[in-house]
Amino acid sequence: MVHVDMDMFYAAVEMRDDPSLREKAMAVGGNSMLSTSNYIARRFGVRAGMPGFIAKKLCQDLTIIRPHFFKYKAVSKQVQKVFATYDPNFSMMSLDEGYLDFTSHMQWRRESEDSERTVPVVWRSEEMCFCEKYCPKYVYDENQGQEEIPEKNEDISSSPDLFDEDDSNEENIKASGENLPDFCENCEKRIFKTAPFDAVLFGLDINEAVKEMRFRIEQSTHLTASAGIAPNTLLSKVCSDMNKPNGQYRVLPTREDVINFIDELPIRKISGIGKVCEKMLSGMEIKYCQDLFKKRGELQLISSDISFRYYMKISLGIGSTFVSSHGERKSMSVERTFREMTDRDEMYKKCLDLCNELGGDLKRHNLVGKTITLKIKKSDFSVKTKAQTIANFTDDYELIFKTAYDLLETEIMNSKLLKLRLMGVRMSTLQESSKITSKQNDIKGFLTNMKKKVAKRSAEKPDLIKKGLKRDAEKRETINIKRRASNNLKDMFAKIKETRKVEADDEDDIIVVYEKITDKK
Amino acid sequence: MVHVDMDMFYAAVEMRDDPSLREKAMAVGGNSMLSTSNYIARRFGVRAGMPGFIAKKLCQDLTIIRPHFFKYKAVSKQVQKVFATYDPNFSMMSLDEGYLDFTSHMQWRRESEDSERTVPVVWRSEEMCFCEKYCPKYVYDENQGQEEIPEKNEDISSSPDLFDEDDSNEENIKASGENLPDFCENCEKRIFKTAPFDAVLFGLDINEAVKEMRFRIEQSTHLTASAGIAPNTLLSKVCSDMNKPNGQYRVLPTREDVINFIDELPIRKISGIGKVCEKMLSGMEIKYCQDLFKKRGELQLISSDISFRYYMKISLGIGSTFVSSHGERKSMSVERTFREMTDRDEMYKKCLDLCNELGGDLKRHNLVGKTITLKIKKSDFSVKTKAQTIANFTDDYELIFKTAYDLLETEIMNSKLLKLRLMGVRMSTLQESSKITSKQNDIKGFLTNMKKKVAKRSAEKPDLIKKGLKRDAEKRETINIKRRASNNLKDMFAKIKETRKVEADDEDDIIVVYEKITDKK
DNA sequence: CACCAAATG
DNA sequence: TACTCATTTGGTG
DNA sequence: TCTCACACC
DNA sequence: TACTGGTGTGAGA
Ligand SMILES: Nc1ncnc2c1ncn2[C@H]1C[C@H](O)[C@@H](COP(=O)(O)OP(=O)(O)OP(=O)(O)O)O1
Ligand SMILES: Nc1ncnc2c1ncn2[C@H]1C[C@H](O)[C@@H](COP(=O)(O)OP(=O)(O)OP(=O)(O)O)O1
Ligand SMILES: [Mg+2]
Ligand SMILES: [Mg+2]
Ligand SMILES: [Mg+2]
Ligand SMILES: [Mg+2]
Repeated sequence: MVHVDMDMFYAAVEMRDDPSLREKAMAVGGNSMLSTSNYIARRFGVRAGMPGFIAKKLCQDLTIIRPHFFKYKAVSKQVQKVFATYDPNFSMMSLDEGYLDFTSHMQWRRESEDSERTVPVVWRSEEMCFCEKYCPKYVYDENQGQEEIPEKNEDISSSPDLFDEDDSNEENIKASGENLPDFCENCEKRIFKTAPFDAVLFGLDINEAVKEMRFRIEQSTHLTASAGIAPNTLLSKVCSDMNKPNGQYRVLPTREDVINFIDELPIRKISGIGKVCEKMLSGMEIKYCQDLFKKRGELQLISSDISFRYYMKISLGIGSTFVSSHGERKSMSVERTFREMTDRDEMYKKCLDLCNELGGDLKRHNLVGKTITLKIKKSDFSVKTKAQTIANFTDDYELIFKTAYDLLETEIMNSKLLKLRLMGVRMSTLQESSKITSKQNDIKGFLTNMKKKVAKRSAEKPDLIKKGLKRDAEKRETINIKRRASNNLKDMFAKIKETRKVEADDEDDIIVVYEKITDKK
Repeated sequence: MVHVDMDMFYAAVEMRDDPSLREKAMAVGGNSMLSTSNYIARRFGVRAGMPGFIAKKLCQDLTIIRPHFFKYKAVSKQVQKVFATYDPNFSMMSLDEGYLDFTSHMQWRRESEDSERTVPVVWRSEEMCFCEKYCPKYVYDENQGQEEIPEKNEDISSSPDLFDEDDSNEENIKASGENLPDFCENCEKRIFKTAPFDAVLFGLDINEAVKEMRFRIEQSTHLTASAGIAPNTLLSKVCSDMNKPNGQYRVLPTREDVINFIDELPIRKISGIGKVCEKMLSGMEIKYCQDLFKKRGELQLISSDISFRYYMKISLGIGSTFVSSHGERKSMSVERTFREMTDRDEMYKKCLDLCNELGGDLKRHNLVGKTITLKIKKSDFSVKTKAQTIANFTDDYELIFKTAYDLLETEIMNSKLLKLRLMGVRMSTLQESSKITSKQNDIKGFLTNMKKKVAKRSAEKPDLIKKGLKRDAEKRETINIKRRASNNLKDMFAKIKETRKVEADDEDDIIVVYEKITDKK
């Protein structure tokens, strides 16, 4: 199982597209909130989820760039194209990361020709030598990496250490057939040790395969990715972070290696263990994954069944061994933060806008839904959601608003003076809109239309066959006798033990049962 | 515990108010459906819940009277007035029946004077003598029994056997101080053997007390009631039917008597065991209450926990020993049957009418609710309900209709040609309307009003104290650590056994747990 | 919570 | 010709 | 079903 | 000045 995650994704894209940013501390987002930062900024403590103005206190020279989502989506598609060549069933977890199952690729790879593992070089990191002496056939194909990015791309960008020491590829050295120096005596940059010099040959094992994939990604996007290779998703996710940026890490599929890796791993590294959970667990002396197993008694006591299983799986390094393709989407939402709002009508207007947006999104995705959730965040940052499931699937903003309005209304009326900082509307219980026949979803039209139509009562008398006085005899006979008799087999078997016991002492002592049953209403 | 139930209630009222009905087979209801019948009609098999036109086949001479609910309600209030003098906490189960706890009354009764157990005679059944010879002081007080019935009452009616042989009251004979004949030699009717002749003296025991109460009811309403006296509600309910009409029955509060009574009692007599349940149980050889206990093994196997307890209580004659005062109402509904309906708009109109009715009912009862249920019965008598819980409590018919409309719409759209015979609307999740502040429940008004108001954004900047860069440190610190740690004690104790076991073999064999946990996603 | 079947008066 | 109406409860998903 | 808190990107 | 927006999930009622 391989997990791939782009390095400082948004930031990397912005740095790629604006070379002046590359040597600066920078972050992507706004003055209020940052989505990510580059590694220079991270040294100052600037992180995703941090307000920009606070980040600037930590890092005076921080440059903040507004995000360009269309670019990230485009890059993501390029990345996915590469993913697909290694595992057509890859599963994207977000724009910048995904899981791949390399097993079938590795089978193919074992039988592959060198040429099939040779990737042409169409773009070179600035750290690599491409003096004519060592790289006579350098070609830059402008279209190759850019076909899906709908914007000018004026330059090339850096990739720090694609071929660092640990990963140095013996196959390539062999393939080169020459004993070249590591660095160019001219430009002092690293020399490609492959032959032909306009391509890189990768080896047979999975490390090589993953390096090859990452190289392809870099060739295509001019951005670097890191990867984790492990026996399951849980571990590979952690691994992809181990050698960030632009690195990879492998946990071998042996119990030895898994245990060594997991035992000392801080629980917080595991995806799903967040701040709160970490704190709770640290309160019971659990800091590393092995602690989860050591304390399994206490854990089982205080945890739900699901959580306990989850903890145990972590402590044993167990995770999914297959990529579960993302099911259908379960919800779609829009929310917005704004300056403090107290005016009711302004709120309703905002609500309407959100419903409008949401309705558009739904239509665009050919989805309809039944459950509308209104979300509000008060000025004190407290959050409330109020949901309502309506009878009919819809993507119509008027219908959505009809419901959201009611929800908002009750919120407004339940508090003296409502001070809002955010409002959101979500649609869930989704279905593809294709099948739905929502005809007339319009009350007002009906109500005015009513008076005319109702008058003309078409007193048609269709095929009313006399069935006379059946009912009790006929109908109730065929009624399903469900009540007070559970068909549930599970229940049945659960009860058998208890029952047998009761059956044993049959009917000798009424009093016992009399009191056992008692009056519990 | 005493259960009192008026005899053939609606029918008795109608017979009282129209003497010509008294010797006829009659029923109350319509050609489509009867609510009850008198005892003459019952001899022909005419029962409540039977269509009138079928009843007429069984009984050619059946007279069907339309019901007069206001009368029944008025009579019920009179009855309740009597009830209250024996148990102020009496609990009405319907217009014509209720439970009373006589314990405190019996305490009082033990110390009471004869005069306190003497009920003046203001109305006399036709079967009693009121010749001047034996009843010189007869007075008919027109107002006494009628104060709450808002309709002319032109006559007096019959009460078959209030003083039949078994119940004949020795106290009265003693109190009379004379040796009177049983019947009047003049009119041949039974003579009141009390002195003074315009009152009846009742004895000290509970049978007498209940007779007294029933006599008071008859004096007040000119209608007779039957009663059951038993150690609990379950039994007294059955008892009140044993000597119907105008009789009473007692099960003594001894285990002997209870067991004798219950053992041979057909289960169907128990309130709660209906047709279907009877059939199901008869399928496993259960016909009498004692069978429930004999077959408790099988019963536990196939029944839910609740049902099983219920059965066991029946088999042992256990019931509530106190009158639980009716909690608040849980739902309110309107439904109507009509000639087959296929026109959509007509359906919507019907729906609107029902919502209107329901809204009125709610307001009249000062109730608001959140859950609207649409009920439809198709021409094939199949029933569907569709419910929706809205965000705001309401009693407004427009708001109710807004929801009911949607529900109806989906039903209409989900079937090619909907043929309806009934529609109903129900409101549940009720609350007293006093507290609710439902101000502006009006979308249309808002929408038109919107454009003006939204423009003027009042950009007030209130007391925004700088709190700077807290959040993660301050806020999240005080978060409740609920997730993945269940506080539920039941859960905890349930798990302790299992846990201890796991704890015992501590951490010697990872594999066992490894496989025990496995991959169950 | 939504839905249905059963039960009662 | 024609098979009610109001309300609660339990079971299931 | 509704609501909340938590988690991740 | 200023603390996101989109999505999923587990628990509890
Ligand atoms: N808290 C957040 N709010 C909004 N967007 C975020 C947030 N965290 C991450 N993102 C966006 C921006 C990131 O570039 C992108 C991918 O996230 P992620 O892979 O976790 O970090 P990253 O790619 O920026 O750095 P890294 O090199 O650590 O992977 O998702
Ligand atoms: N199936 C029904 N549908 C509508 N109304 C009913 C139905 N059953 C009973 N009622 C009404 C009419 C009854 O007079 C009243 C009281 O019911 P109930 O006490 O069971 O019968 P009853 O009082 O008519 O005769 P009884 O003498 O057996 O008590 O409730
Ligand atoms: Mg990343
Ligand atoms: Mg990522
Ligand atoms: Mg009755
Ligand atoms: Mg009754």
